[in-house]
Amino acid sequence: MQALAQPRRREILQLIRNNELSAGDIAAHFEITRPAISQHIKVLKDSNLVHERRDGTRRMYRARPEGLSDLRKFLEMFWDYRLQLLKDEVESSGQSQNSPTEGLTEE
Amino acid sequence: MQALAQPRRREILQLIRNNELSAGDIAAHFEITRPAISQHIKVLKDSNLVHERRDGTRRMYRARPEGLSDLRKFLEMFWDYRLQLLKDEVESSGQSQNSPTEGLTEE
DNA sequence: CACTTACGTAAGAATATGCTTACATATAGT
DNA sequence: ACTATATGTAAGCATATTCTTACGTAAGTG
Repeated sequence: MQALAQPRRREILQLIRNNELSAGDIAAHFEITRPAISQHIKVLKDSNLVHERRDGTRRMYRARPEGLSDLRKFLEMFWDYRLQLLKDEVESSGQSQNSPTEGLTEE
Repeated sequence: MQALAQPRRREILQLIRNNELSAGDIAAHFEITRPAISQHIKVLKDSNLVHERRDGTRRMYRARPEGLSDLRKFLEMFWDYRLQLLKDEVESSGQSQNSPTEGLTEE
């Protein structure tokens, strides 16, 4: 969660969401220096949010969606944002009015 | 997102997830001083994560689940973890993920 | 073995964050 | 109006974070 707090790291994740990019390619998209990017990648790697593959002298990175499961669980546990609705419907096929209308109807 | 980066703020959110508590009640659950709590609440309020209701000299706070929609959108946009979500949570029966949850389905 | 390329790591500076104490404000009761 | 209660705000300190420059390391090329 702390890893995603920094906007720069979210941008990096966007970049390697679908494409697998080298560290240099990633750095080329930003104004900051390559070492700074390396440090951000390290944080993301330690949080299991990116996967590293070595290819010669290069290191290829790609986002790891599974790494977001903690974030997902946080949302599920503390605010059952519409998920509870789905769960109730499938499992009990009935009561799905936990508190869905009290705060979730916006936008 | 930045607001949720701080563990203390997540704890506060847990506390007022279901109960509506006054600022003092919230502060009583932690070791840190009341002003520190006030500052955390301010951050949460600015991020639309809590709702404030004034009651005499007290201010009652409660979590605002819909304030997490940005976080949800982040997850949906950058990794459509919805498939994984459905897989994990609804793996047993036939997926009826079409009608009831407008946010969890294809858009 | 040099030498280059691609990258990470170390050390430190600049800034942001989280906390404290002291003070301000707002409402209720006497 | 005065006092008490509940709470936010200001100023400042201590620590954490993010960046920079300088250096180290590992793999490919002549």
